[in-house]
Amino acid sequence: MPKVGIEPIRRKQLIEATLKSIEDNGLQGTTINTISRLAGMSSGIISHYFGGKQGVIEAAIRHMLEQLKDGLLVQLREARRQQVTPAERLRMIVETNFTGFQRSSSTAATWLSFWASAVHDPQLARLQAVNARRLHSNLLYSLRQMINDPQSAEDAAASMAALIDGMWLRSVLSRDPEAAFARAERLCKDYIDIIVRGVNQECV
Amino acid sequence: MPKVGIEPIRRKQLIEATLKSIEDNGLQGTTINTISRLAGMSSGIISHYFGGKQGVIEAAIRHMLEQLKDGLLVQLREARRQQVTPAERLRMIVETNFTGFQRSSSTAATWLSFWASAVHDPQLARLQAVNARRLHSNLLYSLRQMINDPQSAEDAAASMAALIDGMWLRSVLSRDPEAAFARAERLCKDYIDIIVRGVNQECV
Amino acid sequence: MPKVGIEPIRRKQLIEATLKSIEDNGLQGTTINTISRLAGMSSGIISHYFGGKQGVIEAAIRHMLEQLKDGLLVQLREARRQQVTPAERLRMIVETNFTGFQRSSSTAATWLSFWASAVHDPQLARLQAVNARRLHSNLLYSLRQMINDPQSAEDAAASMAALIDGMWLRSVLSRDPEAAFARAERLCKDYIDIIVRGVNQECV
Amino acid sequence: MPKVGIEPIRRKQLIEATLKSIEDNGLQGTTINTISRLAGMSSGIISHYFGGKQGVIEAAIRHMLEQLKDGLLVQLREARRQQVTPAERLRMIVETNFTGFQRSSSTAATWLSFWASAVHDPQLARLQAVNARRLHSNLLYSLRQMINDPQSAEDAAASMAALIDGMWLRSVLSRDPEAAFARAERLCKDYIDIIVRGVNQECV
DNA sequence: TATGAATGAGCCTTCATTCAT
DNA sequence: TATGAATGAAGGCTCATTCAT
Repeated sequence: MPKVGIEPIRRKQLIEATLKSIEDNGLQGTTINTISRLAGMSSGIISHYFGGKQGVIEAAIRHMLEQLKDGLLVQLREARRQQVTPAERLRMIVETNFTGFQRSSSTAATWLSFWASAVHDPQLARLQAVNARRLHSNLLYSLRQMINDPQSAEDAAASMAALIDGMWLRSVLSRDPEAAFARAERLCKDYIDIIVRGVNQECV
Repeated sequence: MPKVGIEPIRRKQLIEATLKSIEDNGLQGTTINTISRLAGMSSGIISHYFGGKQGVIEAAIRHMLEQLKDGLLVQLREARRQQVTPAERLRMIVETNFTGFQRSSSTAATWLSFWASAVHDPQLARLQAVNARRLHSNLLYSLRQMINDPQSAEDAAASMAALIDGMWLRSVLSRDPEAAFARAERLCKDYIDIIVRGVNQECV
Repeated sequence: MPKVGIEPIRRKQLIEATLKSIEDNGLQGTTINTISRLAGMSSGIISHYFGGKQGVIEAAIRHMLEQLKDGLLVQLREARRQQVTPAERLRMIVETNFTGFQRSSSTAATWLSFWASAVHDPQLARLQAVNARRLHSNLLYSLRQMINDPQSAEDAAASMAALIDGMWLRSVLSRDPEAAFARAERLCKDYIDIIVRGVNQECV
Repeated sequence: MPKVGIEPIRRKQLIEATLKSIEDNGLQGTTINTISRLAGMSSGIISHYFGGKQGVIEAAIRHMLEQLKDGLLVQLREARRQQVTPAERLRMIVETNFTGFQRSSSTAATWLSFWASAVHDPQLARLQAVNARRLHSNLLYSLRQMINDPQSAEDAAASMAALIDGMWLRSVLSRDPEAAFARAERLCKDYIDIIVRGVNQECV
């Protein structure tokens, strides 16, 4: 008798095992065996549910991107509900990007591998592009409300997106990621303040 | 009779072939065969000159870091010779980080793989740390001359370093890297202007 | 569903294939391919069951030593059961050392390779030492009952052990091993007779 | 200008380097590089003088056998000159087989490898057979003068040859080869005494 | 639905040999 | 005569995939 609904459970377990394995061994060191062992299942199960190794890895990456996207959605819905200021909304976006999940070393290792692979894997490149654009347009949405000149708003969005990604990158690779992330979040918010101030001041 | 001076030639050829292979196939897809074929040599040559695959790859990464470092040194020496302003010196640093070599897709692919590997390879992690600190301290040197408060200077250096890295990252992964790099350079310089302005204004 | 009990079967098959390969090609000429081909399996199976080439070879050597040891145990148990004389017990030990298995050319080739490798492989050296001591102490046990002087008994054991090994060696390397083994067994027993006579005679 | 007589010098140096390498690394671990490095020459020289790796190794084995043979010849010539007794002559043969050169670990490692290879290499098998027969017939020569019955003399020669080889083998593989060799020599001579006594006694 | 035994392609490495100098 | 740079076949090992159960 087929156990109903067991598929999503297995898929989730395997994706989590994959992220854990990438954290522990890197993408290079991740094999079908490291994954299935972490999941407490047989090696054949991966082909069964994901068609192969490439399958789970892509699913794991998608999962990671989804997490980031969902976190963002929750924050933005909250922002809309509370009718926060554009600046406040920007701060919430920053927070989402430095959330616990994003700081976790399994996510970190996966992100870096993801970027490295995206260069040669069109499938991953597409996912990457979608994700990059999402951050940019979400930032742009608020910045447009703060900055009159459309081009300036665009530039500010691009800068802020780069600042966030760069901060995340340097934090992940630093000796003390936890401290680095905390500082990163603060400095990104400082940047928002600079923009706010730049908008309000008359004397420049 | 020993052919004198052939070793450095071969090493250079092999390093270039390695960078090309990483560009074409990624670090994962780079094998001793892809490298030696690109170099037009036999597979044995790699172990002969670099002790093994790991050897060439590390040498290639070192070469890439060296290029960046040398470019920076040239710029900074020039800056000292011309006695440029601190802001001007910062602009030169930015330019170095968006130089033609850094924009090349072989460098790009190698950088990304490098970051991904650094997480699990202590040897590479060390190289990465050295490089990250170099950018930060070079930025800090100029920023200290522009900003009185030491903590603020530190923060500005961290932000600028992240902005540069983030810009580079997003440019590399963008659909039109060439345009993205040009814009990235401009926006990084704009950030310098913001700092300059922040220093000079009285009304904040 | 896991096939139960297949592991010991495979291990046995692979050990036999290894012995056969050493017989055919020597230890030097024995590769993972010669073994797996003789076993009618794929090359990967060896790493799967023995961790690698070194693994099967050590297992094969252990198997060979075990065979010798087991044969000896059976003989000695029988000797105790029948309460045979010390001299008779010595003859049984000799017979064990020239048993069909020990005469087989696969065992012969393996023994010789084993000795050659033991010089540089501490692991094998240990096995060799254990085995050498076993023969010696088993001989000594009977000789002590026949010879009063402890030192003389020790010497006789050492001589007999050397005689057996030397006979085995020369037989294995001779043109007609079968005939040589038969003669070897006879001459070793003659040596026992000499000892018996030496003990009983009064006229020396 | 060709240096006259340099060939035999080079050959000797390379043979010695080969024996040293077999001592250090075993036959398996001996490569053209280990040999040429020990000889302080280039790797190409081996093919130049010996046609290849197999060539030097066979030459080294031949050298070893020659040494043993020459030692024996010297001893036997001396025996004839001094008109020693048959028993004394046997003792001299024993001594030659436990001479310093035979005890040296380079010789030991080479002998063992030699036996292991002889099983599969007809060329080496021939050399081995010649050498085995030489010891046997030299022993037989003296034993015939001591023992009337031809078959008994044959048997005694076979036993003594086996005893010598077995003693040598067990000594080489023992933990303390030097002590083992000393004892081996003594016990082999004891065996000669047994034969002498057996011949003289009337009561058997 | 799930297992894990078995496969074999592909990788890195070693090393005897060749050959231009 | 002698070198050692270069080759490439062959070896051991890893691991994604398959498939009978």
